[in-house]
Amino acid sequence: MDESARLMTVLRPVRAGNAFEETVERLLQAIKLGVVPPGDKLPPERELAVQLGISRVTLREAIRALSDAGYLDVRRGRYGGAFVTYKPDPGDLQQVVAEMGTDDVSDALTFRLAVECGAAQVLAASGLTPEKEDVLRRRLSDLNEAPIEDYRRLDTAFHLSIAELTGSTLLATACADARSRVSDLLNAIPMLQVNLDHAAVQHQAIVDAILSGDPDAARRAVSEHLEGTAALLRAFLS
Amino acid sequence: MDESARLMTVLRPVRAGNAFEETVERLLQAIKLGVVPPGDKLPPERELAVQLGISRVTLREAIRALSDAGYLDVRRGRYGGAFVTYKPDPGDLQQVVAEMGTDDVSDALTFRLAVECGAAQVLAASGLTPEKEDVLRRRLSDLNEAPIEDYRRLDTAFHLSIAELTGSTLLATACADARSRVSDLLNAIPMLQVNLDHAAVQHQAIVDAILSGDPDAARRAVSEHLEGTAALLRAFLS
DNA sequence: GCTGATTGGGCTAGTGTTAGACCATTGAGG
DNA sequence: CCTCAATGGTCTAACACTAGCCCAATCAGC
Repeated sequence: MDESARLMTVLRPVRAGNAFEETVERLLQAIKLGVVPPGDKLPPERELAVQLGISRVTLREAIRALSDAGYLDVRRGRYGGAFVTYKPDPGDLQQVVAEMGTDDVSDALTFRLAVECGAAQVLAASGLTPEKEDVLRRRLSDLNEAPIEDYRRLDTAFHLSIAELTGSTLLATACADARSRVSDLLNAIPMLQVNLDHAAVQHQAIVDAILSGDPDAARRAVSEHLEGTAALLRAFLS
Repeated sequence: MDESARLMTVLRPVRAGNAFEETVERLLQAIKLGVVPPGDKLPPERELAVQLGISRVTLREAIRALSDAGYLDVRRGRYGGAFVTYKPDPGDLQQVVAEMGTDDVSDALTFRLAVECGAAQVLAASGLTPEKEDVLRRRLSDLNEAPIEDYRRLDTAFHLSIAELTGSTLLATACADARSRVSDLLNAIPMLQVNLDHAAVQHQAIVDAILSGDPDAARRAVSEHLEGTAALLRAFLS
């Protein structure tokens, strides 16, 4: 609020933890976002270590931790690898909120609202190529035809593709970060048919607004979609 | 664009460099954003090292590098410290763009547009307390009364306060990051009185939209303000 | 002038991290 | 069955980083 708040914002810790902890977080993000779907395996250790810019030793410690925690099943030999065994667990909403801390929940919801609305607005204003329009429509139809067990993953894919289509890596990263911060919360919301139908209508409105090149409508459509979820969750923050 | 793009987004390097490099970047951000204004000094090394979560040795290496590069003047003894000597240097726009890389420039501009519009929208929709309204108005009048040499710094302060007032640390951090990525570009734009007058009108429009609680108007006002700058810069990206 | 608190400057021992080599296991294909 | 390529498992030497300590310089206040 005051001047000194900005000092704390900028002069915050340079690193969120040691290399091991940060690697665990990153792998967990890939798993929870469904970037590597259940049943698939992570890239080979040597390759992944290079991509993540860390040593194989540190990567293996992280994989070991996730394996112990039940997120991965590691198999040796050719055609082996670290297979994703994680299936989203509904869990108890109030408990998830308690574990995250109410301030962090509120922070994450606000952040997500801002970056996803921003992404949709930018994309709508950008003038999409026919190829990009196809990608967007395809992601929506994939989601609408999804079996229940794939719904969260394809919902994530749909939302993230909006940011990706802007062509901004920074924006795509921010949206992925925002989504992963709320993923445990979203998993705790029961998937009732009424809610899914409602979401489908809102998703369609988002796509329509973007395709018609209307930034205000896109912003409003995303805002309404996310606020519905947020309102439900915020009820637990008293 | 396709599925594998998301893999690259999430499985990117865990760390942007070694502790030394990341520390230099962070201090440079504090300096360029004017969080520590020219003439002021950084917090004492021992304190700063704790805030940044690094050892004093590493911090001192970073300070030494910035001192050698002319950003800081380090003085020993009581009432000593690392004093900021940096004064924004207009520089040559085309050269700055060349050093950053056109893709990164475009990425940064898109990112900034999205997060600042998102922040303004969220703030407008949030229902400000009288205290927050005062902060916003105060930042605007500070900026309008600023001597030329303080203009960039107070402009930054005004823009960042919008994100800070949302109460989301994540969002404030994202906006600070976005701003610092474009600061060298902004410095390369000459400060003509016509431009300053135009900016003042736009700033007023942003504040009015936020205070009247109109998210669409806030989004539009910020978008128009930033697109003016971006359009000028994008002309160099052919 | 002295003095003492505050600050940057520098050293060392211990821990975290990396790079690279080598070993062990698996299973498809000959 | 054997082979071999791909993959995880392990070790070691070198480097990066940290925590903690003590030294050196500066200057307001006595």
